[in-house]
Amino acid sequence: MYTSEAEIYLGDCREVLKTFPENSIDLIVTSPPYADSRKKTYGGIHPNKYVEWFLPISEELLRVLKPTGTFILNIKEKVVNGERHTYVIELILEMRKQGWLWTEEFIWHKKNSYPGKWPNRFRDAWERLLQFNKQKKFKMYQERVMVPIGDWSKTRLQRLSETDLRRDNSRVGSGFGKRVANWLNREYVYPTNVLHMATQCTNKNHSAAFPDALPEWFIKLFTDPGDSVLDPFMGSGTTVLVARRMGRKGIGIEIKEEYYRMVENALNLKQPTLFENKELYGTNNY
Amino acid sequence: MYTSEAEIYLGDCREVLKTFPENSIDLIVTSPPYADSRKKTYGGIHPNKYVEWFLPISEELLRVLKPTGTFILNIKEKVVNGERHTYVIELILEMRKQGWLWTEEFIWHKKNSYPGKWPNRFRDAWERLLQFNKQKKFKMYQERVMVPIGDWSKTRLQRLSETDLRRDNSRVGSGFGKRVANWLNREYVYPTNVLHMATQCTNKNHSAAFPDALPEWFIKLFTDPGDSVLDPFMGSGTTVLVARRMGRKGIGIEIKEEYYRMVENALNLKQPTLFENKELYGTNNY
DNA sequence: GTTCCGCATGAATCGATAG
DNA sequence: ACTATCGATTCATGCGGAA
Repeated sequence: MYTSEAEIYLGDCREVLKTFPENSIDLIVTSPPYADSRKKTYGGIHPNKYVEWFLPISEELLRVLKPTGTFILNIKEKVVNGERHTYVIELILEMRKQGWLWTEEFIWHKKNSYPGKWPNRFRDAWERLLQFNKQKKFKMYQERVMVPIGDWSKTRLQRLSETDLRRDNSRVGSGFGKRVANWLNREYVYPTNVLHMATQCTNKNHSAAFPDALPEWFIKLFTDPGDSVLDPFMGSGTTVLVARRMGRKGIGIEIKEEYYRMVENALNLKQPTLFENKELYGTNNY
Repeated sequence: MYTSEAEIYLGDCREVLKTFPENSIDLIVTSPPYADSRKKTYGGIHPNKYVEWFLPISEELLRVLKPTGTFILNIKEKVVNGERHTYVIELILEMRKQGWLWTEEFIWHKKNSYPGKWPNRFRDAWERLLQFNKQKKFKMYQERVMVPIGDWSKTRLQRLSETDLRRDNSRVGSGFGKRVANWLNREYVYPTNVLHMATQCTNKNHSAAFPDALPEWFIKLFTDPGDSVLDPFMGSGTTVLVARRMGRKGIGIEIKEEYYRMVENALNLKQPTLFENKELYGTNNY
């Protein structure tokens, strides 16, 4: 058993991060303020200034992350003047110049997206979960996030024809063909890079509704118990609280005292016990 | 009733497009060859050369598209050296310099992506459907793609609560006004920008598995019967065939004779009759 | 303990009007 | 012409209390 800890800092992450030792964090999961939102907190970064504002932060994050660590950045571009703004894709290009590898882009499908109607677009029901790494080799425990077989297997896998079974790998290049028998009797399959999760609205007092399941999924996937999980834009503290509950060391930075106090309070209220940890994260559920 | 037509061209779209009049196409839906694939056809465009290769084509597409028209580009970046390559996001930036507006990015969630396993990534279950326009105002018929309302409405709307009837316009700033009573007799709602569609792999003899439902959805949404729908990388002809079936004029360009002949054959085999058109695209189904 | 059911709420965008 | 404010529009989910 590992001790569950949490460390939270009140201040601007641009300053606080500088006090952290290099190569000390295993996973960063964060959802920075989006352009032009949370105006009172971060001074309302204009979309045109967003990249410039974020780069010094990602530079520090690159420094504090372990070589085998992972950085998950939750972000989505605003509509400006009838167009999707380009600050997110520009940021990807600039972060690569800093040395980040853009390993993958997960999609967070928000099942309960915001309502609304406009003459020229539909409701926005997805956000980017950009995965960055320092090296091509990083820690990843895929089997921990396997999902029970769903409709997909019932329809396709169980009705495979002879030709499907004989089909060689080259057709799809996925290793499907020859090893298909391995899949048939499995209860669990690996997930895809599309995550279906609803936003969580209640008991958070924070505009950015990050569901617990989101950091939980990445913490399971990319860290071991005892590892360090950082959220430089802590907000209501979802990432930090989930990390501690899972027996990791949650580290959070928040600039707004109101949120900081809220998380401080939540951490004291819900002191995890060894019993609780064992119950929640025993066998088969890291 | 409109006559259903189709025009297909054998040749390199870089050349064929130049013979088209400007401002003549209502909708472009295409899935260009991905980087490094279909080597023999377009010479196997290297990811690093992809943008350079595509820009002259998008330039021509901009010319032939009507001001009120829409361009849907289905594309996804390859993994190169353990990283997602940046040619797609670079292409977006460059196309904006040409004058394109990057109006929206739809997500095509491929529900039945094949299983497979790699040491450091999961199965790729989504692709980008980039929407580009020439103007902020373009043709769009949202009501034609409405979907059945969720089950929640059945119970919810039977008896409206006090607040449902009362909450008209709520607080300024963070609040959101609504009027559930408006939905009393509503059976259909507007969709989101996430499209859930299974891939179509069989009976196409073509590597890009584009389901009929995909062009169908955009053709319904962005065109009227009789309008022109172009696919400069026709392949197995999905877009062209669907367009003709829906009473639009399908226009396709294909460089590879094998595919060209295949589509030519398919067009002759399935000559649509007025009866067939009426059956499939009569009331409530444009 | 389980299921059912009521209900508040969430990273929004456009167009018109006003300064 | 360019920016700021305001009204209008719109779903689906997880929670908590009740049965």
